[in-house]
Amino acid sequence: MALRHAVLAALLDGEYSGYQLAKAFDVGVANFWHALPQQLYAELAKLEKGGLVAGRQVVQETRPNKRLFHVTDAGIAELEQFAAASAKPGFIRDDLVVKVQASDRIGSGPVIDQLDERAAAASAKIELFGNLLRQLRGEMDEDEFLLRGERIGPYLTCLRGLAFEEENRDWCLRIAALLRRRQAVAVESDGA
Amino acid sequence: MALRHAVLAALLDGEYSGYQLAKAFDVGVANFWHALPQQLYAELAKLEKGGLVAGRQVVQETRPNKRLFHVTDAGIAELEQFAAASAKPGFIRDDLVVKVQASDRIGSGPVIDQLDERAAAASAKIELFGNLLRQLRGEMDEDEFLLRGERIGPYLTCLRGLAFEEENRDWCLRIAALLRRRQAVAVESDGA
DNA sequence: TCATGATACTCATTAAAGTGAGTAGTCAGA
DNA sequence: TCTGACTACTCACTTTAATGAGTATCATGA
Repeated sequence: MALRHAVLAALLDGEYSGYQLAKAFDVGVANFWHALPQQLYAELAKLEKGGLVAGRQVVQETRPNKRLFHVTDAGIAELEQFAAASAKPGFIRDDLVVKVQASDRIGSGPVIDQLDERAAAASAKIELFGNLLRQLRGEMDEDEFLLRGERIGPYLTCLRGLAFEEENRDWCLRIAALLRRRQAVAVESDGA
Repeated sequence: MALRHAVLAALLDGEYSGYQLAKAFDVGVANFWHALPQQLYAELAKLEKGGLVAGRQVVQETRPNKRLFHVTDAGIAELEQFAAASAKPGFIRDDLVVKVQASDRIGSGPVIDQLDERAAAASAKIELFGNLLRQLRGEMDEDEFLLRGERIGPYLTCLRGLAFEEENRDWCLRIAALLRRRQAVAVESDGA
């Protein structure tokens, strides 16, 4: 029961339609989880059935009607319970890391390419998170906002996402450079 | 098809029985994935059926017999193909982050406790990874090992794991301290 | 001697995540 | 006017991951 709580936590920010939620989860701006629209619609339906969220129909003239959801008291209670239960440690689970693990027994060329790509993607996300953080804290400086701001949850998870992506970028760049140097060294030794 | 490749990559280090593999995956020393024994046995069976790994029976006197597995040429080819295919970006997917996202709408007490616990767990893992790295590079210094070592895959993924856990620890400590300060501030305002 | 824990697995099942395809109206630009 | 993109969803399905409960032998220590 994981996506379930991620959806509840995301909905704490206000009212969202499935579609809006889907966009946030898709980009991963909801930097603490990722899911496709279909999964979110399914999860919202389950949550509504369980009374943890409630939706209201919004009739739109020019666009299809939509349903906006918010968390109910029962939903809050569920989150409290979830927060109190002990969490198992999270881990990385990234294809790219698996590829690096294998990189010295298979051709490292494709792995290097992907490390470059990933570094670029991480950089893009770093910028995105930077903007989002600035937007969330508004006029305040960070310390002030963190201490007195009223809704800091998304800010804190965004900080985590930012640090993760920075780490990601640095590691990718370092490993890519290293694998290239090793290719060069291997060629030298071959030639010698 | 994820665990599949993680198992293949882990087996590149030598021969392992399902049980040995399970221990590595369990502690997460195979820092790039996590799985329970049953999953690994199931995966090994599938891989063997597909000819990607091969096992040989080892008869033991004092313990139950075991089967040691190694990656076949077909397995290497599979990994090559996997490495060449583009990887989707990995993300965090951690319950604790979800809890932090919700932490200012629910009681922050339990979340703070878990941040402390997690920070301690991260510290333990940092030490573990540090030892493992020292062991992997042996007498060499890091630069030398990375450039000329023959099997650096596990070292590289371990570096990633180390950085991840350091980040993890720092974030947990920072957020825990912050949430405590906010509790104090809230009490002050209440009293005023 | 009796419980605990390590080695070494298996079987059955559920829960969770992810994929593919499709509907239907609106709007902006070529 | 036709194409493609955006809003807003739904249905059906497959694949992966995770859980729970066993089996059996041997070694260690209280």
